[in-house]
Amino acid sequence: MVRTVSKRARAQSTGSDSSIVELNAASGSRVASSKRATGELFVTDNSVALEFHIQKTLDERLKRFLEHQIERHGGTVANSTAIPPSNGYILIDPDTEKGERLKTRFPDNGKNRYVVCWTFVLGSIQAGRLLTQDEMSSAKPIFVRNGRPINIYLHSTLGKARIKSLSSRISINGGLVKTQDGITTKEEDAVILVNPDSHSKLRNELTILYDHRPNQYVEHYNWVDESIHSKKCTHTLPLPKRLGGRKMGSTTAVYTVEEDDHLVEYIAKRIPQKAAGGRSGQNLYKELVDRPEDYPWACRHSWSSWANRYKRNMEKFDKRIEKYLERHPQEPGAKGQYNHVREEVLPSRIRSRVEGGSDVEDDDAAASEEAAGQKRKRSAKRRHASVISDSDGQEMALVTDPPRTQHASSSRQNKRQRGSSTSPDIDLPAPTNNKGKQKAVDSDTEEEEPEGDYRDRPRDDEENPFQDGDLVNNEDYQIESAR
DNA sequence: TCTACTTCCAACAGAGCCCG
DNA sequence: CGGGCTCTGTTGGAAGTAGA
Repeated sequence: MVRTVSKRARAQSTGSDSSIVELNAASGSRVASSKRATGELFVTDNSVALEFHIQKTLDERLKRFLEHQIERHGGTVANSTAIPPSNGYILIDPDTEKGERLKTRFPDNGKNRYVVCWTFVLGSIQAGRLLTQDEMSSAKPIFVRNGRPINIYLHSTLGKARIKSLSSRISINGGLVKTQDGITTKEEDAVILVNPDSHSKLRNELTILYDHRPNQYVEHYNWVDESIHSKKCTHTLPLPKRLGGRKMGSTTAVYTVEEDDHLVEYIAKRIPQKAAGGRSGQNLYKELVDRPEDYPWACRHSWSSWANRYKRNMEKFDKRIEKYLERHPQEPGAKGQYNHVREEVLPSRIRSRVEGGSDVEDDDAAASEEAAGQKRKRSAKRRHASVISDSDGQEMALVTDPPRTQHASSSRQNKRQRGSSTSPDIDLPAPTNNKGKQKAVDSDTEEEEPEGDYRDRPRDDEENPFQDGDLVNNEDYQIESAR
């Protein structure tokens, strides 16, 4: 037979009341269905108030809160300075010496006095019935901060079933269950439990929202069981993100005139058309530093440094690149150029070709293609790729000016291998072989006036923490605040 | 002390790709 | 075909260093 605290308590106040015994020995479902009205919870069936004695050394605010809850639910609280009553509940904090002493000095007598963790009050209120001794056996004030209950908000994303099961575990371990979404006050100690499994971004969003409140945390609902299992309430702080900026102690590598000249040459050859995009991108510069054999002069700076060098001095570099290109014209799409291009500057001839139009310069058709929707462009590009792959050589020749994409790069190479005679507009200067390192400073760049800022240097390199939407109504809140 | 420069990081948008 | 994911380019910010 499962002996319950409530059964014994009622027995001591009502004598041999068989109906009480039956009620409390009932199965879980029967107990659940016997929820009592707010004012009747801590009252015997004979309308006699159950008596509580609260451990004197508990936090004053916690004591006031417990007193209020007990009285609100029909119980009475004995003078905490007096000796615990011979009948009733002694509420202790089992984690304190005083609690242990109370338990030893005034043990359960098996008849009319019961020593329980103070969370019994919260758990019973949450359950709507007096919890059994078994249910309270593992109860500990876990969800407590500075001796006071933590408000635990159960986000609606958890679902009703999970909210119900979490509520009981939270309350018998000292937490105050709340079911409003994110209505915390600035001062309260709070934890917001969410279900990120079904709302992947929610936790991050809420974490950011509560980031500036050091006493409020957003946690996965598993946090409840983890805390109960570890018997302590701790929070997982996000890993600190690394700050930007140069590493402490690292030296500055100042850019030289020669390095700027190399950069002008490199960009001019890789991306002669600025409109094609990519000069400010990362990959252009990653490729630069990843090829020390081709660009040994680039190894003194990181790719991001090169990118930033161009970015911060874009206007100046673009002018110098233009001048370089006047002396060293670059054929668009030539080998060695950057393999990415903005859609807007894709050669029109390609579009007309892949859309099934004439295979030669049909600017009107190309113009109409400009108006075509983005999806058509995408599928056109895919078909273009397939044309190339399926080609027997004839098709390849029809593609006169492929886009500088990774798909097209292979076609360019094939085209050159086959010779230029197959295409009417391939009659162009022989493609510049950009591969390999060129002289560091050529005549073009030498005639430029070094910019003034270049440095030609040698290279050496509490408002109310106990307010509770479920347990305490607004009136209670006012009472608590007024105290 | 101010400013320029170097280095690194993050966010965002657009485009391509993959898969149901 | 559409949604989701990934890649790329772009932009801006921050910290540290060094020279004026």
